Amino acid sequence: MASVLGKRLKEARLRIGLSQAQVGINAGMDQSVASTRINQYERDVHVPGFAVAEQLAKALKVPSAYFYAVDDQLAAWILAYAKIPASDRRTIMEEAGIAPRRL
Amino acid sequence: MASVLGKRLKEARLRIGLSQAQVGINAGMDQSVASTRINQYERDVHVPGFAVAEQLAKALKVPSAYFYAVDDQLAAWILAYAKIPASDRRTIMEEAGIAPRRL
DNA sequence: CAACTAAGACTCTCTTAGCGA
DNA sequence: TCGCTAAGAGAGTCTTAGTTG
Repeated sequence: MASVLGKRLKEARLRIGLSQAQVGINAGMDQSVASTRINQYERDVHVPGFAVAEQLAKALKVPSAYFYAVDDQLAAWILAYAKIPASDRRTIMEEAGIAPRRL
Repeated sequence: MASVLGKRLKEARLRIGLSQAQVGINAGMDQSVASTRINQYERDVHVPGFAVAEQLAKALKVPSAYFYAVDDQLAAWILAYAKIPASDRRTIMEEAGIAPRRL
């Protein structure tokens, strides 16, 4: 597999229930190229640059890092981040024994 | 900013304490190009493809998705994933009210 | 309408060959 | 040694123009 982005993009699109063209249009692409480009991304024919990936992430309501998670468990972990209230994240990380200050 | 990868790459490299050249070599690059390429990535002159990003992630012991986390809090969340024992992740997600099966 | 594909135009990365701290 | 840069060759994406289910 050239990249995981195609797989995650399709996952996220089907979850919301949009067509390939609609995702592209919602991400700001011209309707004349939207369908083709999303299809190329999902089938790993081409890989979008990060600026485009960010627009796709907004359109599909996932963090952009989700598209680059190779491990399915990590992908779910990243989705969890978006669903958990910000105030609870620190608590979870503290309970897990992670010091958030030291990156 | 063209991408966040440069920022995260430098963060992860300095944390481990390696030179730009060493990171490239550890990621499997020829020593004649390693220094130049890592420098170009860190300064956002160029952006590596995902296959290269995965090699960099291995060399720096972070999940590859870390390089694509725009939000600092999400970046820390992804690092936490790598530090938490696999058996504990499910517990944390269950406690947070996330159903891991439904992606 | 929705998913998909080939191929040329166009854009960007990777390598080479360097400079300066 | 380390960090950094310009520029051409080479590799990739994006657009156009379609086909198929």
